[in-house]
Amino acid sequence: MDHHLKPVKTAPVTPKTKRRAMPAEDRREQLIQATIKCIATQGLSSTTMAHITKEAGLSMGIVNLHFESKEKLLIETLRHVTEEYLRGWNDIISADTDDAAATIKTLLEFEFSASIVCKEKLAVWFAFWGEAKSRPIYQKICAKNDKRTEDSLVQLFQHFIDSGGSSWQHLDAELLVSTLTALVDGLWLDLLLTPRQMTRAKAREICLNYLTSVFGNQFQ
Amino acid sequence: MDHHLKPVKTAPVTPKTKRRAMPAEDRREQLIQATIKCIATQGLSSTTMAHITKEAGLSMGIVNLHFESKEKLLIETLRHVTEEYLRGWNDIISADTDDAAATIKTLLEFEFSASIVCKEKLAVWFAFWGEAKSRPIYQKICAKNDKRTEDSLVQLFQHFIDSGGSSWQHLDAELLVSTLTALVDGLWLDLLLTPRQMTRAKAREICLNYLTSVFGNQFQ
Amino acid sequence: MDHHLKPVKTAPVTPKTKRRAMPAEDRREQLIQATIKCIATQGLSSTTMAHITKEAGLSMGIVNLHFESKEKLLIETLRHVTEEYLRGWNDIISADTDDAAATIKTLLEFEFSASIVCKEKLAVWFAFWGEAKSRPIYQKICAKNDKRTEDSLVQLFQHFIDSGGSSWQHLDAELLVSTLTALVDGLWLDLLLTPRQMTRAKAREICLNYLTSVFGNQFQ
Amino acid sequence: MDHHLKPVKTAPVTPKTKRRAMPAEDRREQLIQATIKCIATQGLSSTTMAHITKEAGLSMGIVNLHFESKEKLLIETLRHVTEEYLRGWNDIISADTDDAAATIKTLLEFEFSASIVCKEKLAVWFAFWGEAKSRPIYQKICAKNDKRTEDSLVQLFQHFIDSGGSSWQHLDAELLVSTLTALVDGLWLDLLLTPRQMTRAKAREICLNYLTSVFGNQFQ
DNA sequence: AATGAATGAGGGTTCATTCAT
DNA sequence: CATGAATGAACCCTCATTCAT
Repeated sequence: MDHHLKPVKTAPVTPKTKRRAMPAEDRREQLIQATIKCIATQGLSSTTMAHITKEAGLSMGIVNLHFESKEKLLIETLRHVTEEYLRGWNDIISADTDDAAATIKTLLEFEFSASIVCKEKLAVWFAFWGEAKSRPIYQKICAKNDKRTEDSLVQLFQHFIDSGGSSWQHLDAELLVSTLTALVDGLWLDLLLTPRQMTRAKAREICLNYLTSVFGNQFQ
Repeated sequence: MDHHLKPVKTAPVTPKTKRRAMPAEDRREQLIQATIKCIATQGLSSTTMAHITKEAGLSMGIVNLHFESKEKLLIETLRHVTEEYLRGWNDIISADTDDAAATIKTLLEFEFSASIVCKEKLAVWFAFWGEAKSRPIYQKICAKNDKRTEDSLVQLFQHFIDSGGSSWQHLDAELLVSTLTALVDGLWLDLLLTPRQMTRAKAREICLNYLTSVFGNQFQ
Repeated sequence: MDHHLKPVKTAPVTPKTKRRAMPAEDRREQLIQATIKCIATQGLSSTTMAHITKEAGLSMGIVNLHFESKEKLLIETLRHVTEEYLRGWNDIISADTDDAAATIKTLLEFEFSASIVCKEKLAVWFAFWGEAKSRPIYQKICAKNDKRTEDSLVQLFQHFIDSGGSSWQHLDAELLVSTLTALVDGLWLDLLLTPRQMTRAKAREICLNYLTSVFGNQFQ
Repeated sequence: MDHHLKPVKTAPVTPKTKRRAMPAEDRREQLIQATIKCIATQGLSSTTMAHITKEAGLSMGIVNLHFESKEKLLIETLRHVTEEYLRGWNDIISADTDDAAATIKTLLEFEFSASIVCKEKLAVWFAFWGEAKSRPIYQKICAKNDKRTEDSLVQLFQHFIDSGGSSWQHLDAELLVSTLTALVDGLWLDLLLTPRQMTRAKAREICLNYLTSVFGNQFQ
């Protein structure tokens, strides 16, 4: 169940060489990418095995061969997107720096970067969120994700508050993080539902503006 | 209009249950409520006609009698929830008062009131949002709703800013509203996905806290 | 293309019977034959997908796999019977001979041959004729057929008339053909409706008798 | 089960007077007329109870009240058309005359009269013939009809032959009648399927032309 | 490992029939 | 008698899954 990032195959590829490092893993990746594309294009409920395999340029039976069932493929797709997000996040958090403000800004850049909030990924997020209420497994995958990012973000803000002297000591890091997290989620929703009115740049600006209203010009 | 070839039905029908005619509008309402419950319980994609009609205690054919198709029932259900929300909102906005701050506070109360963010309604919102990307009709119903509320909220905030003298004149009402709207949406998502960690009271507090960080203690 | 909301199918499928892949064209032929049999046995309006596939010894989904819809299968069935008829007719017409009388006699043999007016084919013809009035596509398929056969038959009779010297010059080939064609159709109807009283041999005799009343003993 | 001809009601009629001679019989007639219209307009297989009752301007339940079932209504409709035809036929046959030729001509007039071969009646005939093979009851009603007319027609022709002296004694009245009957049926089919090319006048001409080829100018 | 024709349970929809009004 | 809202069996069609090739 290793999900390290690999060169993505989107076109039908038919390698003829016998010794392939991880052909099975490549197929899985290929199918997950096709699934993401289908969900983004036609919605979760209209995404069929036939669509997915056609998009991947493969045969119908391949999914059950590599994922056992459609349900498992969907779960792996959600997990894939989730872990990709988490990995990017962790790369930023774990970067060795003492400048909390800079890290926070970098995180915001990341949250609204093209690779994360591209319409395909967004569509996947919301498709699964829409079903999460009635599918505990989806909820679990998303929640675990949230929990981890939120915890590290609280630490980060606490560092920042502590570094600011007495002026911010009255601030509640957890409250701030809850607010910022909700704000980001809400902006993602806007990016998905009304892409004409909400852009990634504007979303970032709104977040920075919020931080400014709390911390002053530290984030400009 | 339909010219598909249909077999002659000769089988006798012997319903065993009692039937009682009801005003069409009542039946529609009854079916919409059953639909909401089903979506909340099992998710949009698992909601079948059989489930809905069983939930309503009626027979399978009734939906097509009153809504023509499942798709139309779903649309009407979304519209129902949307309009119920909009009606509550308008009642508050159009209440005759000069106290913009009070109106804003009332709106926040409303946004997180039990009747609006009960888990059933939330599930419906997000279920449809998850499909909105690939179903223009859903997007349209939701977008129309957003546009109207946002416009009146901007006016409201502008009034409030203007009433506050020079201290807030630098504030951008539209930016504020975009932020607050996104915040509310994000908090709704939290209420749906992690009801254990996010409560309606906490959500309201987060919003007020945000307003406080912008306007100071005007909303406490 | 289809955007109806569909529930996720999670139920496992465990087919109990053996399956054997066949060339698509063979399957189509097999299904068309089953359709003909069903129409003959139970009538067009009682012919269901379940009946057809059971008759063919196949599963329900196979029709939509090979014909897209029931309607298309029915159309192809009509076309099949029609073209089979037309092919036989053309074989006779295009056979290299100058003896128009012999060709006409051969055509009559053909019109009432067992392979054409077997009760199954007749049932198919009349089943579709009965629906033709309200289904332009059926009418079109039948009409095209009629037009072609009628034209070549007129030519044939004209040759025959011309070859007979002055005695038949007053005859109207088109009128003759209209008469003969209607006669054949009417006899087919008798063969279908009252097979006890009308036989293929008798039908042929009636036609020859008609030709005799026009041309004298040329056809005996 | 009296089927005497009555003033036909085609528009929704709501009599307010209490004492009606045969209101039930009127309703039956009204429904049968609506059924004929529906079959002619949309074909037998697309004719639903809802269509019929709407066409009649009555309520859905009325058919089962007066005919017990749809099937019975269809049978009565076929019987109605059949008996109307038979009645017209008998009126001609039983008219007191010794001029067989004149009677035969009158019968041909009748066979292609507007009231008999109007497209609505034709559609009904062929609709039922198309189903006759698999519905013995339809076949029975049609066959009974045929039998009766055929017998009296044979007698008629026999009279005519006998009246002609020795020149026609070699003619077989039964064969003639079989031919003429089939011819008429075939022409009806043409009138139904290709009304553009076949007219009532032309059909009559074809029949007369046939009789001429047998009997010479006796029918001109 | 890969294919895709075949399967069949389950979906939405239709419509003859019923029965409370 | 008459109505038409309600019923539910049976229809056609979809699509996740299987397995002979």
